[in-house]
Parts: sequence; C-alpha cells; structure tokens
Amino acid sequence: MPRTTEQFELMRREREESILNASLYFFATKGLEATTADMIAKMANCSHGLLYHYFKTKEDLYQAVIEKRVRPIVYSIIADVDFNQKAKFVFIDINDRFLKALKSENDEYAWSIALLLDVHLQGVINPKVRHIEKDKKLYDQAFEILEKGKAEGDFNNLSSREQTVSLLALYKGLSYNRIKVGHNKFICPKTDVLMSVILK
Amino acid sequence: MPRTTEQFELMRREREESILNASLYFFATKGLEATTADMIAKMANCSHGLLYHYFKTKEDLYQAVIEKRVRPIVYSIIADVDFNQKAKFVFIDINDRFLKALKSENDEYAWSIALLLDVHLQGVINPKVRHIEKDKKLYDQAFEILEKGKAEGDFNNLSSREQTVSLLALYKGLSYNRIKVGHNKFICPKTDVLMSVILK
Amino acid sequence: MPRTTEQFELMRREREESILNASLYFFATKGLEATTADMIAKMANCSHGLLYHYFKTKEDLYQAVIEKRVRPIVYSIIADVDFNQKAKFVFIDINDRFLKALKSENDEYAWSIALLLDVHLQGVINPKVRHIEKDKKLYDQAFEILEKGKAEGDFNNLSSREQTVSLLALYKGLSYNRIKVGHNKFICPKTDVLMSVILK
Amino acid sequence: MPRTTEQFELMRREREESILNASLYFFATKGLEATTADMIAKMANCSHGLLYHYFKTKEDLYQAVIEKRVRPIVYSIIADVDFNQKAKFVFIDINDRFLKALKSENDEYAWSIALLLDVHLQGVINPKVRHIEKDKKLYDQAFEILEKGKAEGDFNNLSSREQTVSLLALYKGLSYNRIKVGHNKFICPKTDVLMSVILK
DNA sequence: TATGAATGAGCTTTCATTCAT
DNA sequence: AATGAATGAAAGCTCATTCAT
Repeated sequence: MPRTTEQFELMRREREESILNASLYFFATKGLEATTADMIAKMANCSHGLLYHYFKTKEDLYQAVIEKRVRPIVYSIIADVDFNQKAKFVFIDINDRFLKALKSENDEYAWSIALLLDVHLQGVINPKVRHIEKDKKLYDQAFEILEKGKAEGDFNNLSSREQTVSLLALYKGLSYNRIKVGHNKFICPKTDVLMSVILK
Repeated sequence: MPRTTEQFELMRREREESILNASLYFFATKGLEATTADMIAKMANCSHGLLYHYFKTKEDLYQAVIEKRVRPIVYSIIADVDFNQKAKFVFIDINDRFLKALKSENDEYAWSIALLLDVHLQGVINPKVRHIEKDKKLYDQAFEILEKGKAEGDFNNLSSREQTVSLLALYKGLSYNRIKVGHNKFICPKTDVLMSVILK
Repeated sequence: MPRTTEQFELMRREREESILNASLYFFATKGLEATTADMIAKMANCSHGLLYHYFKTKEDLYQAVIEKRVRPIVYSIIADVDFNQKAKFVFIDINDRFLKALKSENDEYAWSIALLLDVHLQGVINPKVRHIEKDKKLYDQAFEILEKGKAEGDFNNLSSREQTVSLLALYKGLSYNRIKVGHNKFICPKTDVLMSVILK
Repeated sequence: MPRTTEQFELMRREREESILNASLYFFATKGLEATTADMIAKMANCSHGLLYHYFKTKEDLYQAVIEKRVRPIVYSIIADVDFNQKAKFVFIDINDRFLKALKSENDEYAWSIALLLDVHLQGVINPKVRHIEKDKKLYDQAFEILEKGKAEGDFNNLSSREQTVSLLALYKGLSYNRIKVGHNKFICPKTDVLMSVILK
C-alpha cells in the first residue's frame, strides 16, 4: 500500500514535471496569451483536461512555472558563486555564469531568465498575471554587490541603482535575443563587455 | 452634393491619426495578441467596424503603426545628430537623446523604442507579424560608429558586434522598464553608464 | 430648363442601367448572399452609397433586376415567335431560340434564364426574396402549347404537366451549366433532343 | 476513470451523425452561404463550438456532408441496379429509382441529388468549396449506358453527350423543384417522359 | 487520476445600411 | 444626385474551462 502511494506520487511528479517543461517552453517563446492548453497538453503527452487537475487556471500554471521552474533554474545558475570573494570577483563570476547559461545549447536558461525578468517587471507583457510576487531579489543582490565593490575601490563611481537597472535591462534584452535567434546565431557579449559598465 | 475630396481626406487623416495613436499605446503596453479591436476603437472614438475600413486586418494595423508612428518617432529622436563629429561625441549625443526620450513624460518614445526593437528581433513577442522588415538600421548604424570610434582611438577594444548587441539589448530592457513603471518611477541611467561600455 | 431635366433623366437612366447590369452579373454568378453592394458599385463605377439612392435594399435591387432585366431579356428571346403556326413548329421555334440564347457568347441570356427559373420556383436559392411574384407565365404558356400540339396530333400522349415541368427543369439545369462552364465549354443539346420529349 | 475509447467513439459517431443530418438539410435548402453554424448547432442540439470540434471549418463540414451523406445516399439509390441487362432496361431501372427517390416522402434524396449535381458542376452555387472532387461518375456512367443502348439498337441516334448533359440538367432542375415545393406539391414526371429523350 | 466531449464568452472580420455634406 | 465615412448586427472561429464517466 505505501508503495502504491509512492508510485502514484512519482507518476504525479513526472506528469507535473512534463507539463511544467512544456509550459516553460511555450510561455517563454510565445507568451501567455498565445499559448493554449492544447499546445501544452500535446507536448506533455496528456489531455488538456488533465492540466486542470494539476493547475486550476492557465494563470496558475504560469505562476507554477515561475515558482517551480523559472526561479530554481535561474538561481541554480548562480548557486555556487562564492559570495565571500571581493565584490569584483563575485560580479565577474555571476556574469560569467549568466552569459554561459545564455550561450548554452540548453534553451531553458534563456527562457527562464526572460520570464523571471518579466516577473521582475511585474507583467509588462502578461498583465493578467498579477499574483506573482515581483522578483526584487536579483535587483537587491546586484545592488548590494555593486555597493560593496565600490567600497572596495574596484568599481567606478557611477550610480549603483542605475548600473543595476542597466544590467538587468541588458540581460532582459539578451535573453530575448537568445530566445529569438537561437543558440547558433546568438551573439553573446563577453563578460568584460558587461563588466565595463562597472569597473573603473 | 458630396463632400469635397479635401474634406474626405481631412476626415480620413484625423481618424487614421487617432487610430494609430490608440494602437501604438495598446500594442506597446499589451502586445498584439492582447490588444482587441474594440479597445482601440473605443480609445479612438469609433466603431470597431471602422478600423477595418482603414486597415484590412489587425496585423496590417500593426504594420501601419510601425511604419507611420514607430519608425518616424524613433528616428526623430536622433534626427538632428551631427554625424560629422568624432564618433565619441556622436555616440554621446545619440545616447543622450535616447535616454532623454525615455525619461520624457511623453510615453510614445518608450512605446516606439520598445516596438522597434521588437521589429529588430523579428517578432519575439508577436510572431504573427512577419511581413514587417527587420529593422537592421539601428544595429548597422551603431556598429559603424563604434568602429569609427575605435579607429579614432577613443573607444576600447572590445568587440563592436558584442557592444552593439549589448546596447540594443539594454535599450530594449530599459524601454520595457519605462513602459511598465511609468515616467515617475523609471530609473534612467545617465549617459556615462552606457558610455562606459564603450569608452576606454 | 426642360432640357436639363431631360439630361438628368438620361443620366439617371444610364446609372440605373449600369447598376442593373452589374447586379445581373453578380446575382447570377454568385447568388444574392455572396454579392456585396461594393462589388456592384465598383463594377457600375459608382459609390455604394449611390446604390441606396436607386434601390432601397439589396432585395429591392434583386427584384428590380428581375423585373427590368431578367424578364425583358428572357421574353425578348421568344418575342418574335409566330404563335399562329402549328404547336409543333411553335415549340421547335421556342426551343431553337432558347438554345441559341444559351449557346450565345452573350452571357446575359444564361444569367437571365437561370434567375427567372429561380423566381419560378420562388427563391429556392435565395429564400429572402419573397415579394417577387412567382413567374408562372413560362409554365402556363408551355403547357398550353403542349396541349394544343396534342390536339393537333403531333405530340405524344405523355402528361403535359409532366412534360412542362421536365422542360423547365431541364432549362434550369442547362442555364446553370452554361453559367458555370462558360460559353466555350458548354455542351448544348440540339433542339431535337428536347423535342424528343414531346414529339411522337 | 475516463470513458472507454468505445464510449467516446459512440458519442462521437452519434453527434457527427446528427450534425451531418442537420447540415445536409440546411446546405440543400439554403445553400452554404446562407447556412450558419448556429442553425446547424441548434438543430443538432449542440453548441456551435462543438461543430468546430468535429469539423475544422464550415467548408470542411460541407465536404464531409458530400462524402459521408450525399454520395452514399445518391449511390444507394442505384446500388441494386442490374447492369447486366440490356442498356434500355438499365436505363429504365435507373430512372425509375431516381424518380421514385425524388417522389419519396424522405427529403434526403432530393437534397442529396441536388447537392451532388452541384458538385458535378463544381460549385455554381457555392464557389468557395473548391476542394471537393468534381463528380464525373454520374456523367460517365450515364454516357456509357447510352452508348451501349445505341449499339444494341434500342436508343435513338441523337448525340449521347447531349443526352447525358440534358438528363443531368433535368435531374438538377427536378431536385430543386422537389426541394422547393415539397413532397406533396411536387409534380414528378414518369419514367417514360425521361426515356423519350433516349428511346427510338 | 485521466479523458475528450461540450459549452459559451469573446475575438476578428464582413457588410448592409445610414448619414452628413 | 453623389460620396465615402461611419455604425453595428451578425458571422466564423478559438479557446479556457467544465463535466460525465
């Protein structure tokens, strides 16, 4: 009996996984409006009816994609960063990792970064989804490190707020490029291009 | 007796103007898919039927918005730039103007920049509209000036392609920010933040 | 002054003429539903608004086409028939003329015959138009001649009603063929094929 | 637990059946253009949305009506004809059956014959539906039998092509009559009226 | 849990008709 | 008499969502 329950749980998990994967793809490449339940169901190999067992509405599904895939994926990119280094090296490391993620063949990174930065801006493109918390973490973290770097004398003295905004805007634009033109055609700036905004 | 041709033309022009204005607003803030003919008609003070008297399809209207409003507005921003200066000053001037446009109370600048950069990326967000020519002008112009600046010894030696891509991505992100958060809350980087990407 | 009035009248007549011609074409080849005011106006070189000065509704226009073009054209085909001959020769003559009309390069004959036989059946295809009088004249005339021919001993003894119905049905079918396949491809039966229904 | 595949198939089949029946009625009596999805849905006791679950477009539905109802019904009329008899008797038999079908209280025969002869003429009335194959079978079969009958010395020597065209035209006209005036008022020619076109 | 039939709101688009001039 | 802008009802079609099994 307990075993059967576990198996059910496993199936459930796998189903949800494949629905979330399909959703991530469509939401990132087509947007919320242009994505239909049928598209997702087809790619996830289940009936569209089943989607509504797992997620109450399309917006709920969107939210779940953000929480269960987008955030984990984005934060996994910088999970191993050593924040005890000098800010300069932290920043280089972070940018290295993000750029590597964008350059990677694995499209999920670009999809996730693009969607998370949408969330950061609270639904520029998908104004219906209002119940997802704005993601200020990226902004706050970046800001902090910039300030630290300035204190350490490695960064220039331009406004940290403006620099943070600029970098996030830049990543937003880059992730859209990456999604649109694909792995092969994507022109990815080197880390030092981004660092030039910050370094002395 | 019928109206004169001039009378009709005047009516047409005024109406088209108001339709294009309303469309620019909705397309930029909501996207093509999420914008309905009724929304536009309501804001333009006419029936939805009339939209189709002026524009054959919603996609045609989108295209018209790009050609008749977006491109003119964006290019008006840099219309008076003196391209005979040193590249460095040209670039400063261009960025000054774009940033001023984004900071301006007039939302149309941000709307237009965002839409034109979508067009540059050929419909990331609006994949239906395929018959609008990709706008490579911005990219090509920026690239040229960067190369010239390098020859003149004022710019750093990072890859011009990467810098160009980065700057356009940055503007894309900034214009979305501006659209989303509005004139008052928009944090606009100073020109020197952007210039730091390029200058030695 | 009287001259001006006359001129006006002439213009009016010509306008109406060209509207009716265009309408005949579209109603016969596309049907009432699929014909739009704009199509007619364009072909008649006037604005669609003007149509409504001449004819209150599209159905009125349809009716006018029937009365002012279709009936005159169809009856002109047999206008010169000498009804004082023996019924046999009258019938041969009528069929000769109708078949010649259908074979003619002038499409108006087939258009008119098809439309008049629709009217005879009271709107099989265009059930909206109810106020046009059913055209029983063709039927009654044909029936009479058949009866006369029988009295004269030239016709077979099959039911005249059935023969009449059959001949009109046949012409209906033929006129549709003619409209559809056009002058060149139309296979037109000879008079004796039709006469075989009647003759001994 | 979901319904079994068989249950779903049964539901589907029944629903499709009722949609096709309703469609046959409206397409035959009103034509494609004048038939709306709502009319059909209402008569088939379902929502208009469901129509599009079964048939992608109205034209597809029209095509399905032709293939799944019209052709089967028309060919069922002559399914049992013994084609090994002399052509004369084959022809009498065929005409007997078609005329009996037209006279029958069951309207579906007239509807189907009318629609199939439209298809034979490739959309005189419904010019939008172009992807349905022209039905030349009726024409070719009739022509063959006529030629055989001539060889057997039972038929007159008028052109077989003209006779075939005439008979199909006649049936087209008759089926329209039958549809329009209904079972009770329909004047149906006897077989010998039609045979007189062919027999010596 | 899983299916896919079923609904209906809502969107794009067309077009007969009106109306100011 | 003539124009064409303007309206709005209505049509085709889509799709989020529900529901019986």
